[in-house]
Amino acid sequence: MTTPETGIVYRSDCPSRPILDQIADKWSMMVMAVLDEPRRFNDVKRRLEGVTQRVLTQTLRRLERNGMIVRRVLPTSPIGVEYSLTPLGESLREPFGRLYAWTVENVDEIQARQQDYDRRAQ
Amino acid sequence: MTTPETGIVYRSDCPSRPILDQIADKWSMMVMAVLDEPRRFNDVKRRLEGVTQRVLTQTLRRLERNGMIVRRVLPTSPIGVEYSLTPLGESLREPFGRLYAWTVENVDEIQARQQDYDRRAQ
DNA sequence: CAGTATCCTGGGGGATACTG
DNA sequence: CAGTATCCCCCAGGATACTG
Repeated sequence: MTTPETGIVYRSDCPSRPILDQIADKWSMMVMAVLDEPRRFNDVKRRLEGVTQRVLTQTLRRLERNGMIVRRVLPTSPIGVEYSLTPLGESLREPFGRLYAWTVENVDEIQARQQDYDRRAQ
Repeated sequence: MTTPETGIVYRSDCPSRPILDQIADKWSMMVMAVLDEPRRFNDVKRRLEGVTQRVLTQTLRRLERNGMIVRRVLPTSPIGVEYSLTPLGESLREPFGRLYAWTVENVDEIQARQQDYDRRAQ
């Protein structure tokens, strides 16, 4: 991304593009929100109603790969795994929180606009 | 979404879920960022290097449906179309800006973490 | 200029079953 | 408990061609 005198241009090779793609998705945001403290796999799963094991695992792996969370195997029997935010992940919670708060605040108006639009287009 | 005494739980019927799905995607964020002032279709397209007409049109329609932008047909020849943010869309730029700024600030560290992870997993 | 109209492909994500 | 392993389906999104 650059800002030439002609205005903002988003270049296709800007590394923020794939990052945004990996980070700004529904499940990642919810996982991050849920990890306000270290939690175990099934604990996270229970808090994200409707997520499947497979999708949750993928999401956790991706977040781990991007340095947002740490996976720690607990020496228990049966095995336990605990996920927690890294400082990097912690620093993302603030912008995520803003976006989520905005969504909650404006959900009603958005749904109203959607209905207007759909009514016009029939 | 609720916050019971046991902690945060994201219910599957929370209306913010589909909203986030529609709003927090790569192209929507870039379109919103580019619309710092009213711009015409091809102007937006030129600033989003790599986007196809089809995808841009879809993104613009969705943003319009959600009340984020307004589409205005200009009485020119040949026809011109101008897109601009609504107050609602304007209010979303701040949280988006935060998220984008975070991405830019942390892109290097994220890529480093990715390489670490990939090296470990080979 | 600002779009539709087709066609096509990858992969996100749900369902289900199995396991160290 | 915390995962893999399959199977499958849908559709976001790219490529390309055409148009009022």
